[in-house]
Amino acid sequence: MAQAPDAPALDAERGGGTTAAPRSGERSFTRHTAPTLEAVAALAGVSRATVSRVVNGSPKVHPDSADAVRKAIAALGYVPNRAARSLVSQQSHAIALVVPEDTTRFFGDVYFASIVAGINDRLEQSDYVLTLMIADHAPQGKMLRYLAGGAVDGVVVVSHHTSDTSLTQVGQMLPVVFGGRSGLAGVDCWVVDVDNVGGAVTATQRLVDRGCTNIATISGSLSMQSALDRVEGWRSTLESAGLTPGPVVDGDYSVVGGARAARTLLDRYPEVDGVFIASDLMASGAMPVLLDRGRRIPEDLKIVGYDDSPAAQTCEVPLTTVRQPSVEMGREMADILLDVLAGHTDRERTTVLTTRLVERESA
Amino acid sequence: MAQAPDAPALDAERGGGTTAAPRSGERSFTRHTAPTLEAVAALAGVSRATVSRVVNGSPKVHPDSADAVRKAIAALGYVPNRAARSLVSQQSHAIALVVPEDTTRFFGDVYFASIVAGINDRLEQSDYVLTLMIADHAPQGKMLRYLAGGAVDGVVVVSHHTSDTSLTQVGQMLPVVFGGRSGLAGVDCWVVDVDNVGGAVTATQRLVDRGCTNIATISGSLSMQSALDRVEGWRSTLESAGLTPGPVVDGDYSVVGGARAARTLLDRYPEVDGVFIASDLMASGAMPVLLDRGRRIPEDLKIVGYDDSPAAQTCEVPLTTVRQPSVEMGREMADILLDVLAGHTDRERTTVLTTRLVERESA
DNA sequence: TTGTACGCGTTATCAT
DNA sequence: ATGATAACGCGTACAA
Repeated sequence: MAQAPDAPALDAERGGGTTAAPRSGERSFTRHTAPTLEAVAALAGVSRATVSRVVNGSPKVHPDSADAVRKAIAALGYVPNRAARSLVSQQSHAIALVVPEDTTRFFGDVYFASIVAGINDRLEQSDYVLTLMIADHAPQGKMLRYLAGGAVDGVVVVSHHTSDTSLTQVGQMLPVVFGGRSGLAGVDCWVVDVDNVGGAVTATQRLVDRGCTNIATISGSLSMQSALDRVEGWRSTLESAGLTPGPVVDGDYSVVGGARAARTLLDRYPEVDGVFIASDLMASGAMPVLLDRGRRIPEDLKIVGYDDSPAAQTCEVPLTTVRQPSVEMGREMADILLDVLAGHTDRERTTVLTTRLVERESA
Repeated sequence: MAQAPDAPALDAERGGGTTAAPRSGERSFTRHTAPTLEAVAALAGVSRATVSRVVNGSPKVHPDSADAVRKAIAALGYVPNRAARSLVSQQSHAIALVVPEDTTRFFGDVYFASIVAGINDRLEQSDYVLTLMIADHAPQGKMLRYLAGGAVDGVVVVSHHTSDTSLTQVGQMLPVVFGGRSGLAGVDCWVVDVDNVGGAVTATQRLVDRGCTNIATISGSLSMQSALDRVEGWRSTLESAGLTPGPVVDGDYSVVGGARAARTLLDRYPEVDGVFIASDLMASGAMPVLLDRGRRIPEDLKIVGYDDSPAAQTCEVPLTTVRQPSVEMGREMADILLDVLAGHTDRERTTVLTTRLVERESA
């Protein structure tokens, strides 16, 4: 079933004569000239059924007919109509990436970018396509209707806040793979997550090992499970080290949030000598503030970030940080979804990816 | 092209009966339970046609029937089937974003991110959805078939290299809006571009005004029209200033390319005292090298970047740069495409957005 | 205002 | 191996 190596000639100039002509010199993009199975069948001198068979690689067709059909397909530049196929097969061969997040946030964070890259990477080896749905509000109206309308066969959700309940509706009609722990109880879905707790433990332990004793954390938005998990890892590490946890300041997973949090932190806890900042983005916002207030890094204050994003390297002081396998995560999510769509619903419901400490100068 | 491992889901394993039962306790996601127009009609006690009318907001329906229908829709949770609707209307209400670019490059560059954000922003106010197609190779095989299969009503292409000719085929069957001058002759399409020449002029003039006399440029990949235009703007400015243009070094629009270009530049043209670097990303790669080799910025060497990306602010020396209205560009492209799809094919074929100099410390 | 009937392009089930 | 033919779910002239 090898596909013809060269791209099909997709000429649209087929004098149909049957229908309306382009108006007033302007080109018309109506696709009513696209060749159909019927046309191919006619040209090849066979029935639609036979054409359909060779298109779908059925083994039971005479080589001669198959050949004639292939010729006709090439000559006409025939391409199966997606809608028609989808209508009867009940499959769209498309999956949606749902991002319940502010647009600028989504595009400003390489964490998301990497995930999409991973998803895209896996999808490229399939014949599925990706539909992007970004909305800071919970799925509703247009988006929900879209997902429910059979336009996609499955959904990948990344970074949804734990409070989004509308996603549970989606989970009931389509297979859903969450990136990051869902935090939603009773939702039938798959989850791929990085070991946030473990990552935070690694980061915090680094601070402890370096001799810090007054350790605080700048956390992500506490409405996200990942933020909660990282705080948890931070706290548990300190406790088992016999240290009293410093304050937890919400930095909202953003640059400005990080800067703000740094100010708050310094005011509330001037004796701080170590900070676990739950994202490099926040760290890049916090560091200037810290430096500005006279803290030398790492001499006076040690910092460990999270993500190993480009920002970690362009900081004034290169950031020691926790590397997440984001691309791998995206790839894994897509892989699971594709597998489920292929009928292998017995895939492990939860996949946890591990993190790794990247040692630089800030701690 | 490599055959997809799980390509055509020729899944003949569709359970024997009409309603394949979920196997071994696993949930089944088959959508055969989704209510149809028929069901709604039955419940509302009207015909399918009437239901269709209220769904599509036809004015000619009796309030009573309309009400009954709406109730039925709500009760059943009816959502129009996308494929069926698309099949008859010949419209998919989806547009594709085609990015003939390396995945990591696409996601690592905020320029692209901003464009997507803009597109998304405009689309949110319509009922169109966005399909993402990223592939470092020219559209072919899967992608071309997808576009030709009626799955989308229009296409937005960003950053295609000028040599991609396969895109012309797309332009023949679907309305296409290019981001960045296409450079393709004879292609019937719309183009939204930033004034690259003008932006480069602004940047270079800044260097001239600051007293630089040995001005070089680190350009983007010369297979891209934008890179060519920026070189052009740089050169013309120098000429009208009576200066002899320094070398043009290709930095490939990437961080490492910028670093490499900086080394080459210093070797070939040590007297350089001003550089127009055609993207902040390249500048962020070049600056460490420049600093490393003992050049003080801006004392010894002045730099002007391009994009005003986050990297411009996190550089060792904050970058004076040229701001592109990227988000606006995406929004405009989407707006044009939507307009064309609505039948207004008389939209201006070329839209040029202007740039603005952001003054910081590097020049 | 409402309903009937046909067609959109494919796939799948029958016969042949 | 091949060809009619019936769905698939919806929009819409046309008729009532």
